[in-house]
Amino acid sequence: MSSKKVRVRFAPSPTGGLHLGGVRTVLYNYLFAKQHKGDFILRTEDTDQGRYVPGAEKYIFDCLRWTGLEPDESAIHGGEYGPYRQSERKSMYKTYAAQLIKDGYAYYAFDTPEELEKMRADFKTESNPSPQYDHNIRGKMRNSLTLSAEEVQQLLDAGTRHVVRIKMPQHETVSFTDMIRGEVSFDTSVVDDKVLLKADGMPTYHLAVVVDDYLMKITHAFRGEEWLPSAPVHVLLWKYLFGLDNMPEWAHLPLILGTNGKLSKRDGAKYGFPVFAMNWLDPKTNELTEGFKEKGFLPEAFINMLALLGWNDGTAQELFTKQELVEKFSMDRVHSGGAKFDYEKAKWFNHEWIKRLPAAALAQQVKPFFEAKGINIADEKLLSAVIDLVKERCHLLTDLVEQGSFFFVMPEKFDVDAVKPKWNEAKQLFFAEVIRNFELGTTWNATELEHNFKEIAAANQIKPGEVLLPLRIMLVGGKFGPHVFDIAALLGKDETIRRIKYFLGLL
RNA sequence: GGCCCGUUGGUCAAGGGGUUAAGACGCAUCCCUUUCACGGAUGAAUCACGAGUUCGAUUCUCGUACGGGCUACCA
Repeated sequence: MSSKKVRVRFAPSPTGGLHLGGVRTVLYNYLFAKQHKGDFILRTEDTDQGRYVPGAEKYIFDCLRWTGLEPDESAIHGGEYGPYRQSERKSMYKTYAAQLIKDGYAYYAFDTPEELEKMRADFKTESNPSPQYDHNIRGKMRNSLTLSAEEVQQLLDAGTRHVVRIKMPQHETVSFTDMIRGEVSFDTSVVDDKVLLKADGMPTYHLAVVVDDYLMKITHAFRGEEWLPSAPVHVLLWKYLFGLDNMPEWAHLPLILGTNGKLSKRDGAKYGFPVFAMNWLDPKTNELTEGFKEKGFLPEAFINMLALLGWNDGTAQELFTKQELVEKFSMDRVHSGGAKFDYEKAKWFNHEWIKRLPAAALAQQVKPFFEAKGINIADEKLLSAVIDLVKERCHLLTDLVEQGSFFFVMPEKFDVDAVKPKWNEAKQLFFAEVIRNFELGTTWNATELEHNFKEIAAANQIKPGEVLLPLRIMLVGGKFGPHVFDIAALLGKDETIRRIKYFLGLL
């Protein structure tokens, strides 16, 4: 390891919503960078023009802003190593591809998609269901290895569509040390001749990742485990182009799993939990996929939960602030096995964070949820008081709305059926007296209210238990909520009396 | 099929030659609470299998099984 400044990157392709696993990769990058006083770069991998989705890049930045994992350098943050979109770096890759060809490490291939399809069909056997363009096959295809130099030149001059492929050596062992898995090795004979430069002149991921990591002086490269099989291609490219000494250290992160395999959007839809960080509206299909943010998660809880999905600090601690994570995170405590996502546990993290965050901070985040329900919050102090009263029973920010909306508006409906069967004249009289007493009351606090209420009950020979639930339903509409006299206290004299009267009229 | 990675309760996981194999989520029961929760207590539940090394393997080695990933001019 050198003493070079730590530089890491997250390199998403702007094709859709930002997945849980993606955010975790961002998080590990970010934590590692900040811990080492390094830079966190966001590079947009938009080399596939067919899959480009307008708005997706902005959406990714929005997600990072929400989670608080802002890049130091990116297409919108700027930086010395730009441009940060691969589409804007197109010309750079060609040079390196040419160098590889010149050195005999790569070659031109003129095979059309149809010819490739035919090759796969022709060579497909039961023991080899997916034939690869490799050392066995390349001699039978139309490329600069099988064609004469003149023919190749003619095709090139004629502007024939072609790609550049890496020429994988035979019988070499490529190995590298993964920060999480230790030494990993591959036999190059079983790796295919991956396309490096596509017919449209754009690089594939394989070329781009190596060239850009080099040019952007990346020191540590983290990505999902699904990239492990193509790692030998990248290692070889490093060796051919820039030297293994300059290669970043790799860490292939374990996958986040759903019920069967990699966690997918489908898992979320099936079991009713989000998979994306924020709501994603696909501009092509107009399909909306719900995000953690809109579901009612706090960013603090979201990243805390994600950090622990595959990593722990070796103690029993589970709740970490971002700052604590920056201090304590370490790659060698990251698991190598995949982790199944548990939505219940995710909600628990959010619950804990709702409890520990001050009401004022929660108020800011929960306001939009109230507004979405048509409840405008004029009095923020009241909102904070409400939050303090109900937050311990809330797992999601939306629970805060359910638990707290009756402080701002009349309940939409009252559970009359819970009261009616046991209702009688005595209770009617009792509440009439309660109203008179409350109207006269000078001090309006929970203790006083409870005291008076119970005195009146005793005087009327009614057990408090028989009238407590009715009172609750009068105030909140149903059988839920904090202590009923705390509610009355916060609701205020006029509103409390108004609701009792209103409910009495319903019976 | 081939290659690669992985495997401690239902889930997240600590531990890494000798332990009663932590803890958390979830679940169950009880306590608290004249609602619902919170909180507290208790409980059920785990080292995939087979060899080897060893006085002794959950821990080390090798196999097997199982799971997952990759196998595009997608990332």
